[in-house]
Amino acid sequence: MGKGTITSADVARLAKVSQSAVSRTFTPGASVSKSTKERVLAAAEELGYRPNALARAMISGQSKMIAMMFAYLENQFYPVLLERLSRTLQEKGYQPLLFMTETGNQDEVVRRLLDYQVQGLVLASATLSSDLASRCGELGIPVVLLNREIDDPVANCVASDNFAGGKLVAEHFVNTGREKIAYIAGDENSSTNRDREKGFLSGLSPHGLKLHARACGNYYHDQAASVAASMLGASDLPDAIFVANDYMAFAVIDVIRTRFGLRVPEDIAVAGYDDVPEAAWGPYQLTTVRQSTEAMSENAVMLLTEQIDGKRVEARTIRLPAQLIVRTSA
Amino acid sequence: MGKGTITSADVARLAKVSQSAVSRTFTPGASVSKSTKERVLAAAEELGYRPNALARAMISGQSKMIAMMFAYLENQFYPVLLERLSRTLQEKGYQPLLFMTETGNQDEVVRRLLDYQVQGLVLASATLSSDLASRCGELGIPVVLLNREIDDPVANCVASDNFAGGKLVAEHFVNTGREKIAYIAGDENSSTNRDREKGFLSGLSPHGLKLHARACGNYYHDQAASVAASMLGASDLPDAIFVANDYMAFAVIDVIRTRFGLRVPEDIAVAGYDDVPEAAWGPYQLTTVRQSTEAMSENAVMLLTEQIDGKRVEARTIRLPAQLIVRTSA
DNA sequence: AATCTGATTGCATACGAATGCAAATCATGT
DNA sequence: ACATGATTTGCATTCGTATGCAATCAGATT
Repeated sequence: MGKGTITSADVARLAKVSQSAVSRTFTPGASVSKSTKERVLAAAEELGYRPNALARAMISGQSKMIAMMFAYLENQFYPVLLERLSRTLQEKGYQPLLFMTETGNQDEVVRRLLDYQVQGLVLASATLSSDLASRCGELGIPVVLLNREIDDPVANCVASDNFAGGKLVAEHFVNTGREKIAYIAGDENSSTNRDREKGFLSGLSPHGLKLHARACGNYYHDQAASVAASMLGASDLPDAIFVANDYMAFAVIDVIRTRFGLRVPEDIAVAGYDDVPEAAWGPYQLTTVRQSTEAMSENAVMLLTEQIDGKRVEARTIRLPAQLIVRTSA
Repeated sequence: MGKGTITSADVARLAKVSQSAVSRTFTPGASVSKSTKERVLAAAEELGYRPNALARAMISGQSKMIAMMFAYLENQFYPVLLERLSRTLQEKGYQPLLFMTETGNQDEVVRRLLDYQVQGLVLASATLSSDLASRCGELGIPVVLLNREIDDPVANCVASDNFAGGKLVAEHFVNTGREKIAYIAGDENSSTNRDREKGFLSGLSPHGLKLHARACGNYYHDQAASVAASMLGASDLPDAIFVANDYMAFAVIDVIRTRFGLRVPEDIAVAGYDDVPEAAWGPYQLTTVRQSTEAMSENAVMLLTEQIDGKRVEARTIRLPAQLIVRTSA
């Protein structure tokens, strides 16, 4: 590297101790007397020495690196989650590596991730292929799926209680007198969409209600706009729409107002899911279901570290409570 | 690690060659005959071997890791930039490490970053302390400031031509007949704010115009909303506001409409800076200055790799062209 | 003072791959 | 068949740190 790489041997020489002593000084819980520790720390300070994390990782087998895999960051929920997750990892002494995937390059990404000897993997996009998780799990590296559930025995999952969340929305629609209720789905293969929809339907059925209309926006802003436009082009309009996430809900609201000149919530109520910061903004005031990114991150990291530290082998699924945030869009 | 760590020695044994041969097979440009290479690759495939990037980094001094430092991801420009930057780094064979900083922990973050032997550093938030960049530069690791300029001789910079961008906005306001023109600033210590404002003023002055009002929102959504409210509470209202970035501009538009019942652009024109995806959304239709995250990322990575590969030592500043995107908000 | 116990210390080795060097192999020309 | 040069190969060492082991030391006990 740079000309001046300071090694533990340099510090040892200056402090007149062995290299082992230096190493032990920087290894919590190792056997060093107070006096040598002080000498070493003084010498280290003087030379500006810090242990090389890579060498340390090699010998100890503890790279302290965790991979975070995301597919896209345009949906505002993911940046917020990413930020929280990174901070949580850092606080616990881990270093986050970021891997952005595309549908085509997932194999390549997994390979690279293994190259770097990461100690754990957080898969954080509802649309990521799930056998990817299995493969890593089988290779012995702890995996946690964030905001997604699968019943693979090797994968930990952390998600909000999407079923309960969907149900809350349904009940809110019913309680506020809506009757022609529609759903705009996210990716049909995702557990989030499946559970939110199931919960939603289960909240409608006790009142004898069924979906008045249904379409799929695949969790994309543009697709949501386009299917919403089709839905509103029909003769019999819904009076409420539950959209599978906030990001699409914004598109739906825009279409309702701009393309059809209708009012939210007077003509059509709209609810979303996630409670991204933008949901509280002026023109949207979106009623939605809050997922705490903080709780999700904390729990994900906890599951990982428990497995890394060998406290637990079997995978767990944690379902966090969902909270309905009522604003003016519904 | 996991029980089954496959090493180059294992592959060597199976392929009946030396460990060196295995290493050379995976080192582009090394001296290996075609036949041994094939044998090695076959053996590697059979065992599922991949070179340990950490060991490789240690001996070669090439960790192939680049640190990306961000302060916050709520301003939608940063996630987009982060995503592009990560992808560009990956494509060029580098692995991005993400460091989220807070004002308090920047020293700590720099230390950790050095621990991991990163080969370069991208500093990507206008509000990050600039001596941080200097310190890293002095330690011999290439640094590039993204979306920010300083005149430190060790730091590369990549930014859009903020001066030109600000000027474009001013000219657009003037050309559309605005006369009482206000500015809402971002962080006063940031180069982006300084240059955008200078450019803006330089676009006004030839027409005998000066700022009708000015306030500072520090690049925060909430602060922008609150200073906009004060500005609009005055008796003599502006008829156009240039807001230093889109993220704040959204807040300003919301305040104009919701709190004061005024129309955009009829009563007050609003322009932003960045062209984040949300700028194109229905209720905003924000006129703004586009910064190409793609061009910024490409150039940042280019500057870094040039220095890493030793092709260049002195730091450079790249200023990318700014493009005015006219929508309906101004 | 002699012995024992527990805490410190240094030595030597290991982690996994890259690389300078010299030996071995190959291809080529005579 | 032999000499020459060009490749290919393996050996041994290296990167910077952690750690088992044996040696040393300090302190307590009799």
